[in-house]
Amino acid sequence: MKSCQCVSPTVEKILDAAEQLFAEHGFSETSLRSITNKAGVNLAAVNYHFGSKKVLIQAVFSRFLDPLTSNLSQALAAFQTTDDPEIILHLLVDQIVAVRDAQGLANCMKLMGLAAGHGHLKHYLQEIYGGVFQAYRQLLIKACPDLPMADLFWRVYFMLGSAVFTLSGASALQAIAASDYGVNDGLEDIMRKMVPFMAAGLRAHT
Amino acid sequence: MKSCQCVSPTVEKILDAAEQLFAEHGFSETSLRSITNKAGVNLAAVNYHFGSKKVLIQAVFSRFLDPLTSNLSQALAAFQTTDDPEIILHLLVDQIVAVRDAQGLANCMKLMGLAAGHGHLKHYLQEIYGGVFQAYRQLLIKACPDLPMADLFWRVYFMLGSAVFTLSGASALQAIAASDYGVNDGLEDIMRKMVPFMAAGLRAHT
DNA sequence: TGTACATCAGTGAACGCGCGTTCACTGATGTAC
DNA sequence: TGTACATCAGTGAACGCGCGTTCACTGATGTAC
Repeated sequence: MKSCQCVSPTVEKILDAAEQLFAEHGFSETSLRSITNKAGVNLAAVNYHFGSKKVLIQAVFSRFLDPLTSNLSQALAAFQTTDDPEIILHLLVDQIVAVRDAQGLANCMKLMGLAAGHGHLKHYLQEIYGGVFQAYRQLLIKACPDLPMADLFWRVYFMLGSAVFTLSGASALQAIAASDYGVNDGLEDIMRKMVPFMAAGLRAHT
Repeated sequence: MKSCQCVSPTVEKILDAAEQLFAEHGFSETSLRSITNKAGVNLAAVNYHFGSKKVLIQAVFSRFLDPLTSNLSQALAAFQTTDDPEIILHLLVDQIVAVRDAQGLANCMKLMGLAAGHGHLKHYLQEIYGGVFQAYRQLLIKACPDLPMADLFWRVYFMLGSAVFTLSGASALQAIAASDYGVNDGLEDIMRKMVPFMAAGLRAHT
């Protein structure tokens, strides 16, 4: 994690510790005491800088999703329409792997999985980042002109589910894959393997 | 929920309330007080009948997964090998929709989604019900003789992710589907729509 | 048949603990005159 | 240049609260003799 100068080192240490501990144990199961302890800062610093635990959680997501969605929407603006879903999916993979190093990405994928099962947080993220997601979906719609909209709707969530579930549980699955099949796939490898799977699912008969 | 006579009505009331509240708010966010309040029983009854909150959570899963896995393994034993993944997937859907009524199923699917992000619980369920899951996967392996094992491994999790994510968030997604596309799919409809998507993904080029 | 005892589901009240949050305070840095 | 004041990051200790769990107890039912 590179410092960005515009925030205090304390804030950054808190975000680093929170990201890792939230990814490891979940939000409710991670106390502010464990976060400030790991970060080496005072307990009260969280409420001083963020105001509450809830806002800290949102800040952890913003640090990951702000640059990702910003880069993605730039890439979308420059994108030519295509009828090949694989190209569209690879575009997203490229943006995701570019935004963080491997370990940070693993944590953030875990957090996305947690957010999916968390009503308030899901709603908050949808409110802020929903527009980019919507624009991305437009690309998929154009690439699948023959698929009824309602079917595309469900299939987008089938794809999202594959991604969120597999990537958020990746560390456990990677260990099994390595011991049972001798393959040593990184997060990016797994994402690349998803692309033909998802694209074929999108093109399937209804 | 039909009574089964072999457990006290108090136990059943606790399980009913716990299942619904856990599905709605998660495990940590649901207190024993809210459960016993909803169930109309004494707070201490949970620890009297189950010993701890942790065991109560496991009991909620057992009530759903014991009959499901029992029926499923019977069905698997009587099953003829096929090379069509869709038939295998429909078999599982049939077993799932048969084991509970619609509302109970929605709660249980939500719980499966919660369990996926919960290390200890996932490990516990894997230990007890992993065998049936393994046997089911053998069917898929036989239906895809040309797919390398490592690819099949990942694709099984892609499919599992589609299912867990979509079904556990179904109530929110159904509302969107109804308002945006005028479709009114039940849980079973969604599962049936998953089948061609997943089967096509399984058959995709690597 | 009657009595004494054991078992068991369920209860009410309390316990101790860890939690998020608050608050008065410190010490360093910047600013006005 | 010197002094008084304001601002701000950070701190240490405490607060009140809700939590899972415990325990002594009750009342009903079953069993032995």
